[in-house]
Amino acid sequence: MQTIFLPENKTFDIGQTLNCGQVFRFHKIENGYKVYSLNKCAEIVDVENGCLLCSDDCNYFFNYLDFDTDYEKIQKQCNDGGFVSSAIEFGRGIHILKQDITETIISFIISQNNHIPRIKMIIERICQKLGQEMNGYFAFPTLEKLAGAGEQFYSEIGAGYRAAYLDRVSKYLLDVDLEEWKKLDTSALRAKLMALYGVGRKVADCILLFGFNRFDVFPVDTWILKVFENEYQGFQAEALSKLLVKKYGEYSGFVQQWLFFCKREAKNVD
DNA sequence: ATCCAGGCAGATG
DNA sequence: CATCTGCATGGA
Repeated sequence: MQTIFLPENKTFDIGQTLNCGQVFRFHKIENGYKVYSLNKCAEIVDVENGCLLCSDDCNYFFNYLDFDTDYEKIQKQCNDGGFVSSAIEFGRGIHILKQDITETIISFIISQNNHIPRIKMIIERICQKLGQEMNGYFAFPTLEKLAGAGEQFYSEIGAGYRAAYLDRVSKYLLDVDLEEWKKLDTSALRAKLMALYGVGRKVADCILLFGFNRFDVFPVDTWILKVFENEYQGFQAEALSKLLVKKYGEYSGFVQQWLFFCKREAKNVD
């Protein structure tokens, strides 16, 4: 077990980063959070003048938590003196995580038309039943395990109508070279993702943003629709997403996260 | 109890 | 092209 001290940083807050809807495998502990990614886990605990990162693989989580990006610069570029600025002020500590692509694809297929607590529960059951047992938790399963489980398995753990999606996509991904997909531009990559059974525009955009770290995407869900229901009345999710990408360009993903967090946090206190 | 949740596929105008 | 409907499950 290693420990790294991360000095206080106005543009990083572990609670905000985990609660802005981009990740599902984490839980609160005293003074911080425990977070899981693939077959690794870490504790991030607030201390005086910063926080401690404790893990068997600190390098992995240092990268995962995206400490190399200059968020202060991004936030400055995005200030509009209006509601985006307010959202930035509220969610100043959000980092966009560098998550595993397969884990992101599976997680966001489960996310559709679902409540966040239930999404977490379904993913946790998948890990418990198919993932390797680690020291005190279960790893996210390998693609081979996911593909071998069968539709019936996904039904039994409560995935509902998404069971067929999970079965078919996990089998399909066995023959996909994600390293090749990484080379594609955003719209070509979105087309690849939307060709997956159960992946539409919104889920594809989440995978692009959270898995492939493409920031020229603006996932529009029910919360974002609420944010813009007055400004852009009557827009469908996909049309609104395209409009917002035009407006916010290469910063779309960041703006989306600040607005989502702000809107959702106003109602929910986790 | 009814509505809804980080929507999507398939069918129908 | 746009709009409509069914979908599994459980929390609010």
